[in-house]
Amino acid sequence: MARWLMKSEPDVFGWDDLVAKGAAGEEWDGVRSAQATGNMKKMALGDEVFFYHSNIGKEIVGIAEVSAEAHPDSTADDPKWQCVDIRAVRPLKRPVTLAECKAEPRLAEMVLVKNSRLSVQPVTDAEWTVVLEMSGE
DNA sequence: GCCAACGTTGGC
DNA sequence: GCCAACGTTGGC
Repeated sequence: MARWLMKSEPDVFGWDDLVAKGAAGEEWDGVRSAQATGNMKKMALGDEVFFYHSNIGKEIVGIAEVSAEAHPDSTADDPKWQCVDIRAVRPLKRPVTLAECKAEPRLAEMVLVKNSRLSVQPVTDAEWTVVLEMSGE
């Protein structure tokens, strides 16, 4: 199973909004980046996803999972833009901030640290474990 | 609010 | 197909 990280600005759609969607989850529409779209196309049902708040908070706040694999984005006029659906699984015991990730040598190669602009990115198993450890789990 | 970084676009 | 210009993202 693969692991990922997806970002959202919490004043637009945050962790609490995803939780409110329940088991049905939310279509992750609106992404118009070839790289981010490419990553979503690789996702499989049940893949785990870190949910990150950009701009406000700048921290990983929870774990979500892929509830539907890539399908055309219902808000796009071009079918090349695809997206997945995700649903909340559980919040992290304690959020892990971007500053903490940058300060952690084992996360030096993490995409979140190296390419802050990519909104849907892969997370290695090793990075996943380190972040969970930092969250106090 | 500023600006650096980076992906994308479009002219050649 | 290259690359300069442009727009956008997101940290600070």
